[in-house]
Amino acid sequence: MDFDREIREHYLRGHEKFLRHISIDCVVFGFFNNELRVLLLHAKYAGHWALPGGFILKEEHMDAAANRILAERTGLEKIYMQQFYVFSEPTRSTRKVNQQFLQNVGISYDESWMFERFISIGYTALVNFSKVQPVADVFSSACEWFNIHAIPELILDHREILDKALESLRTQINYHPIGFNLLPEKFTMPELQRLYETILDRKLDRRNFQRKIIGTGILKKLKETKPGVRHKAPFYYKFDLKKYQRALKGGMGFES
Amino acid sequence: MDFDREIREHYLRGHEKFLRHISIDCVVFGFFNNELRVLLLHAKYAGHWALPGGFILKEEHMDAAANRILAERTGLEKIYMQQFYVFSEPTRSTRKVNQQFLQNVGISYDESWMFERFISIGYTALVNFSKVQPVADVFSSACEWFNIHAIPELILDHREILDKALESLRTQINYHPIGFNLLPEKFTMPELQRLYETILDRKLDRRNFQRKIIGTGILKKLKETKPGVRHKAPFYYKFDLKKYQRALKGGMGFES
DNA sequence: CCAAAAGTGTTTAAAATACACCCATGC
DNA sequence: GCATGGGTGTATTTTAAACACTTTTGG
Repeated sequence: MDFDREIREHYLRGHEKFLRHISIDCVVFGFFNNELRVLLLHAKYAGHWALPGGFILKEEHMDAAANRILAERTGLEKIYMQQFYVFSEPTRSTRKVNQQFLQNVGISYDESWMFERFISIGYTALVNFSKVQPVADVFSSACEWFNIHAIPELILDHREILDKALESLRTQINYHPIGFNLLPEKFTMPELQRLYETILDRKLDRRNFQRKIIGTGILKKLKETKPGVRHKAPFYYKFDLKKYQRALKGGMGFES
Repeated sequence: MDFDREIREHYLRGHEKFLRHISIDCVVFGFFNNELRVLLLHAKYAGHWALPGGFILKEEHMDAAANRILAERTGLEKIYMQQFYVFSEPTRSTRKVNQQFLQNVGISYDESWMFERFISIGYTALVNFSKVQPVADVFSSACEWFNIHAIPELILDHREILDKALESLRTQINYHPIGFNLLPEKFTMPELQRLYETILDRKLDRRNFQRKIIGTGILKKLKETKPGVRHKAPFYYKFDLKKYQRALKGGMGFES
């Protein structure tokens, strides 16, 4: 098969293109139907889900590598991404994952750079859910969104990476334009509140939340309301990006 | 010379022991005489100061590597260290630094792993100043403390790394036992306040600071006072480590 | 006795919290 | 017409900020 050839090539010659020992794993967050979700790939042969990941080209900036890796999975350019932690357990290894796989492709451990030790740089990515077209890579049979509260078993230490990413998202909420990157251009106040509640993992008071957010001046209220709801129609809002960024410099004051 | 042999060995065979393409740079903070200081090495031949750094052994955890690297520079074991950022500019390179040096040792670019591209993991370290014995390594002619406000020119992107470390220290002050690791076992309230003021880079009100810190319950006041001062003698305090750690979980509420 | 820095409390302003009723829409 | 969730304001508590005089010590 064609992808088998591509995979063999990657295992046998990848180290000519990429930096050895370093991988990138991405935790891609999206928000839809008032649920925070994460994009996962189903790793062939390994039989488990995994975070999308990849490697750094020899002359490429790490941030560029992260963007390139995700552009292929999501169809998006210029994704908002932040490195958040380096995972360096010497025992984290692609070996155990790929035993079956190895046999199929016919590569032995000492033939491939892929079975050397790797440290992995964790990146969080924030995307506009509705603009993403999930695409599996050659190592994967599927690419899907999962609710943050219903994550399946993951390979390697990917669960640990995901948990750390969530923790990082919580501390970033005061200093990074998380709402701007996760929500569509127009959104309602209750949607914004659900997003904050999901990330902070606690209920917020409607009235106090509204007052606080309005008080920061980061929103522009539109005349338009959300149609097709069977209750009072909520207004749409947009972000005032300049004021948002100004406000983030001083922190937004949401403690977890 | 003996160290020349050691250096040649490192350049020519280091990749057999260490992971290629990955280095660690440490920003070591100490506090003394009410000044926040950083430990720097004077790089031979390069003629500039540099952060202490090193590499990861092939089967070593990255945190262990960071600790090993600093143990050799400071004489301390179990140093409190945190990774804070990865620096990955493809143009950051040891090449330009070591031209002169190379000639002296007689190694050409393509002979050594040390001239390949490196990404560097930045670590902050917090140490008890008075317990450190600065020791230069084979690449360095000196190892000294510098006041954070009087940093000399540094090689490569080390100034950027240092600045980012300081920024990171500021955000960590609410969630990490920074005082505990930077101060000696016994310390006075004004010393603690200077530490906070230096890190946050702003003046704090004495009375409000004292009330806030006492209110967290993280301190034990001793009967003993600091001798030999030509004014009213301040009391010594110790940290109540259990309460300190409990308080840090919820954040200490010092905003920068 | 004087300079230098430490100890201590109260008042005021700002921010966070708690809480309840009316309104618009789809079914 | 009713169930669902959205919109809105006020009172209370908590937390942060501003501020000045007295005390101790070494020189």
